[in-house]
Amino acid sequence: MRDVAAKAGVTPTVVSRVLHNKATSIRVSEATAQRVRDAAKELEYRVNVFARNFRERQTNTIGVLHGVGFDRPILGRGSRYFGALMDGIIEGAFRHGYAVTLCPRLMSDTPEDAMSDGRFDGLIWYSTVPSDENVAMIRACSAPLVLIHPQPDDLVGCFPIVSCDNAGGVALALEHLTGLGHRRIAFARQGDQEFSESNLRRDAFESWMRTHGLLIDDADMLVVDPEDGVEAYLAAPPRHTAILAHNDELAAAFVRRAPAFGRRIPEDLSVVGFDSTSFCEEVRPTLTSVSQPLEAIGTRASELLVARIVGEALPTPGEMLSCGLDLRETTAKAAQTLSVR
Amino acid sequence: MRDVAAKAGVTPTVVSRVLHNKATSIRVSEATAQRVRDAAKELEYRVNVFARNFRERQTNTIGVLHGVGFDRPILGRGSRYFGALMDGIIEGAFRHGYAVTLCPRLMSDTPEDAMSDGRFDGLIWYSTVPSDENVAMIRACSAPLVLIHPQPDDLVGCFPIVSCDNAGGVALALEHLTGLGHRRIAFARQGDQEFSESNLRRDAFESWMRTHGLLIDDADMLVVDPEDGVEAYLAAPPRHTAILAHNDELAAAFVRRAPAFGRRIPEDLSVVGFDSTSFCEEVRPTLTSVSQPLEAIGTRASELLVARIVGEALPTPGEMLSCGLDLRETTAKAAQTLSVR
DNA sequence: ATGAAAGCGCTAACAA
DNA sequence: TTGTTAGCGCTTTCAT
Repeated sequence: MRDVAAKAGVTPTVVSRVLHNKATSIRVSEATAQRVRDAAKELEYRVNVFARNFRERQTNTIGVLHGVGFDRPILGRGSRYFGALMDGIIEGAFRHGYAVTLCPRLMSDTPEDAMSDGRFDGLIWYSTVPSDENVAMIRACSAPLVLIHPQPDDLVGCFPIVSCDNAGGVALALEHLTGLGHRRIAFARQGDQEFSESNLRRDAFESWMRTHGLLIDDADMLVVDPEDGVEAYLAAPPRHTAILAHNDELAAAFVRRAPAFGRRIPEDLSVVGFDSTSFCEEVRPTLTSVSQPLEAIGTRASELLVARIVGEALPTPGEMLSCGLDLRETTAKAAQTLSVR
Repeated sequence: MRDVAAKAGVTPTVVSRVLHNKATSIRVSEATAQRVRDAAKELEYRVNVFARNFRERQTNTIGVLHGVGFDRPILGRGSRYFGALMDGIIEGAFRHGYAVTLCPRLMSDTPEDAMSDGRFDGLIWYSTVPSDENVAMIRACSAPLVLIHPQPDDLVGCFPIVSCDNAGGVALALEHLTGLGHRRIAFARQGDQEFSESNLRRDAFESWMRTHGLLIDDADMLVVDPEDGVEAYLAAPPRHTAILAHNDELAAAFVRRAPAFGRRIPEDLSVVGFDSTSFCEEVRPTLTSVSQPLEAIGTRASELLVARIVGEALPTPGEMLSCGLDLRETTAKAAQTLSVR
């Protein structure tokens, strides 16, 4: 820039005004402006956006964090969960001219640094299982922050939170199954988390079943790992005609292993997953699943974040987007032998 | 930082040395250092990474560009092509402590700016179809740059290029098909590009078929759009027993539409796709396809880029990674009626 | 062992 | 209309 100024016989200030000032009045004579433009062109001058951002104390970039203690989310394999979310985040960010950055580990040496290191105008925190450590980090974050996924109660109201309506999704699945005549329905989840979306789904399941007078005992709440646990369940005498799993992977484990235990899907056992990632299409039979509006969630998160960044001191609403139910091939009418107890 | 210095009764220089200097000798007395650390802790001081990067003239960030004139690649729907590539890029970048940024449009007002705006230590250019405009931009780029996908000849040798061995992939597919007895094989592609990976595949197809004495006439080189074009081909009398498509989407179009025209897949017509994205699993029957090592390509691109960034003035090798062939359900023995002509 | 000074490239407030 | 000055937060000579 200095070179351009020298060549045009002006000061850097003028160059800045001519080349970058978007104000209506440039306050530079046309002749001078032209000289500057010519010089810039000749020297192939390019503004250093990084320096500009530094000076303006804004980076036009939002960071996507996924919490510590988890592997980096995978885009091209397995569930498309994170891919869909990212698409939404990117869509919303690009719409407002923000770039999106994915960070290694959590970037700098300590997570706290990462969240307030000046590289981002704002952050989207994506984590399904907020550990104490993560919650502490979230609390300590000084930059604008939007959370995706339901979060522990003590975070609600402090930050905008975007999530799907898990209870509504569970209800959709159960209405579908009971409509097919199922009465003996299990809920399957993996491991026990202190807090997570699984828990919300489990609670919603219990509550819905109870409300509808479908007897529940503890044995209906399965906690199984996708390998041995699922096989052990299938090896035992049938106790349910339908299973709602807390996510697609676990549902798929049932679908894939059932035939080996003489249980036909869906004739003997209906299975419903949760998330309806396109992974459901890769399972045979294809997996009926509760769908989350993942892209919409991502987009909304970006938009709320941008709103914060540009200073709208909005309230911090928890936004809940509705779920749907994608009917595929793993549900059918209940087998009569088990449907009445 | 100034505040910390004041509180500890030293200058910012000392603070910087105590908190951030990784040199073996800090050259600060332990007593002073401790005072600084205490002050920093009390004030909850966090280094501003952005400022540091500015000063050091390096951003620890690489940008991913996808060229102008195309829509932003999608991660969560359709083919997983870009998702897999991104996974590889991220993997390679994170391994060396670099963040990865996705940019809106091509970021700044003009593409040229984008590529030299100081925000990135280096760039990965991902584009399947380099238009003249894109080639010009690539040439003008002043930052370290690595290209993914085969590129026009005049770019070879100027930049590191990572791609798959398209000719090898075509050979794998054709060996498989001829091994099944197919002799009348078509190559299907979409539209005509001045330059693109499709062309390499087409050329490889022609050359392989000719070398192996399998008569070729122009009618074997289909140029069809995935809707009307495919239907028109299927509506006409059968001319081939197998089709190799330039990508999975087009292959899927044949598979999906064939039944409506009385052509069973694979009994009447074998179909092979290209890329073997997990999308192949969503087609019925599942799609046999040539696989690219997408993640490996992405990772390698990141690594070459990092090598450039840290200043290894390496030669600019074109790296070609081998393809594989994922056998699924869309290929079978050739129907006799057509196999001999 | 510590401090003073300079400067990365840019922009904005103010002065002329 | 143009120039001067100052400073974003940090690190790095170089001097003390």
